[in-house]
Amino acid sequence: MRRTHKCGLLRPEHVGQTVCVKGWVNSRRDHGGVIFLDLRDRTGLLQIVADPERGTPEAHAIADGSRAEYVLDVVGEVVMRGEGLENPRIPTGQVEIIAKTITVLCRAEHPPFELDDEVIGLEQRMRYRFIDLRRPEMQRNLQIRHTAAQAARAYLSSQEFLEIETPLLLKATPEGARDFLVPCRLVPGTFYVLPQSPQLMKQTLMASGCDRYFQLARCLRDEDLRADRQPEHTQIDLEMSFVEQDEILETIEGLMVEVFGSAGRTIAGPFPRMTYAESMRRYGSDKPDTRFGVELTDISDLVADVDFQVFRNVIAGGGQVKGICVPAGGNLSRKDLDDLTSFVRDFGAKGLAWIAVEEDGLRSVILKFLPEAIQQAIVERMGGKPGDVLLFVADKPSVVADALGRLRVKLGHQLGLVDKDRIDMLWVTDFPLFEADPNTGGVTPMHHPFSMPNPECLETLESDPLGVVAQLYDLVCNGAELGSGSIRIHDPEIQLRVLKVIGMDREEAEEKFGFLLEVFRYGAPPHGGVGLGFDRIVAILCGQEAKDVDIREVIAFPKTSTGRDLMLGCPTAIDAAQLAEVKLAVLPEEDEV
RNA sequence: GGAGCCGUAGUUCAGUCGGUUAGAACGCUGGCCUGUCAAGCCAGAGGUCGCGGGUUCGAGCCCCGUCGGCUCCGCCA
Repeated sequence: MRRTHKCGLLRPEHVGQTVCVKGWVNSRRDHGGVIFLDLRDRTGLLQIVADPERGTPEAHAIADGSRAEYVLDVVGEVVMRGEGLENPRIPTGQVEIIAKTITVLCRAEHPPFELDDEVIGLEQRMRYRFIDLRRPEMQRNLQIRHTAAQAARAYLSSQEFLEIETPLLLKATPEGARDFLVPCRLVPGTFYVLPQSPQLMKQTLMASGCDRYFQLARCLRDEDLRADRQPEHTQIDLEMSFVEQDEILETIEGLMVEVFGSAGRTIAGPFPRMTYAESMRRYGSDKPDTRFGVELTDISDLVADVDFQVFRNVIAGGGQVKGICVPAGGNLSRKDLDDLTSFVRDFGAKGLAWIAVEEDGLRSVILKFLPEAIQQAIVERMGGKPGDVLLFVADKPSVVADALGRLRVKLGHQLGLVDKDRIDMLWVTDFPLFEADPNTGGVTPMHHPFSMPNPECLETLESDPLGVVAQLYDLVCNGAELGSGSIRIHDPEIQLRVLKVIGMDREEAEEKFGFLLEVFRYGAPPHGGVGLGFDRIVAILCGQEAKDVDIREVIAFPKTSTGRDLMLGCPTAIDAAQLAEVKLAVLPEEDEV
């Protein structure tokens, strides 16, 4: 019989109907005379009653032999449950099915874990992902992902974007992440690479007159994994022609309002904007969590001449001293402070100085190096109140920012300063185009080499590359980067100059990016866009804390931290014949070099 | 490339100072039970302590290696 209803949708209004439902046995409760089955499908649970008297002996016999995760076809009558027998915990709890016929559609081995367990090992879940995905939480996550994707498509379509697919087999270009390689059988010894992002293809589409493009694009990078990083992830990738930065940001704000709204999370544009320089100064990060204060305070000028060698020498050497005021940080134990010190060492800080503000004065081992007036000035500038602890890092600016920025976030969560219900969207703008490359001594693009420098920086592009600010912006949410974009270069001469600055002469640029330069030479519109991390967005929509996003929870079939798929059991070796077809040989594992 | 945590029953875990027969909960199997809904009661089965080596009279426990999972740094334009 054809399915007439989904399990989770039956209600008192269906009472009296004979229905056919199909699904998995979620649980079975055998009372000897009567057996209750909870039947589960995507919509939820429904109680099936197998009663040899009210139903049929045959149905009761099948129910008796059924086990967890058997797939059943149940035909029966919808009835109201008796007085006091309702189950308010499930939406179908007012009704039940008196089974007339039960058919086993598929038997099932005992599942390796119970679906309603609170704690299931990640390894088990990945190994048996097909069972893990049956759990309501995972079904919900996939539903939220789908709805968010639909919202994005609907909004962008309404804004006259075209969804266009771009190739998965691409040309290798330098820079960026390590590529996944795909051998080309037809031209042995040559390779395609899988896209790290559709960046160059979407810029090409702008030159092709598509005006507005978007794609839910899979992006592949052969780099080490993290909880928030998989070898393949999905971006809402979009690009717009004949626009300036403001129009792009407004469009993305509209998109995010719709996408977050699709999951019932109300946000409103316009989002606040902050320059990169301000963000680094106040938060020590280019992705600040603005849900709480504890901003960084510079006290370099106050301690430049004090007897404390650590501070004085750092400042004399061109460094700085900054601190954060930790509210009620006085509760931090000695061990806590040791842990925090060890924490900041991971990010290059040599130590962590502290001053406790107490009712009857200050307490710190460094007070003896600081004149009283300086002590007071520091406390005053940092807004220290009794009970607070002031924490300081002295180092070069990049280390100070990184160490204190991360410390701030850690403490913000540890001390419960973060309002987890808030969604703070923020634009960070005016990123530098380049950053120093300690490996080569030269410079390297902060994002990618296709972003347009601010007009006033064009003159100093070659003379002061590190000072060049670009029309580059990140979308930040609760301290997590959701996306990154820019106005692109569409002038081949400017593109060549930027490539030159990162060490690529004209010949090399033509070889590596010749097609892009050619695209520009035949007439490209001013354009720009963004790539938004769809997995991260969905994770936040599913209620994850931005700091601890685990995108494996919103990806149907994720990889482990070493890039393995435990369900498929890949990657695997490839047999010789298959390798021979693409003229490849695997080198033996050696302990060389 | 580096650092750390973990690996014991089907699952989640406990396992004292290195000491006799490795435990619990849930699940599973069988029995009882006509209103449960994480059903209940009774009984039972279930272990290469990831793998390999070493130390020791004796190793789940200590050491070395290895495999796997997780986290972080580097990396990820």
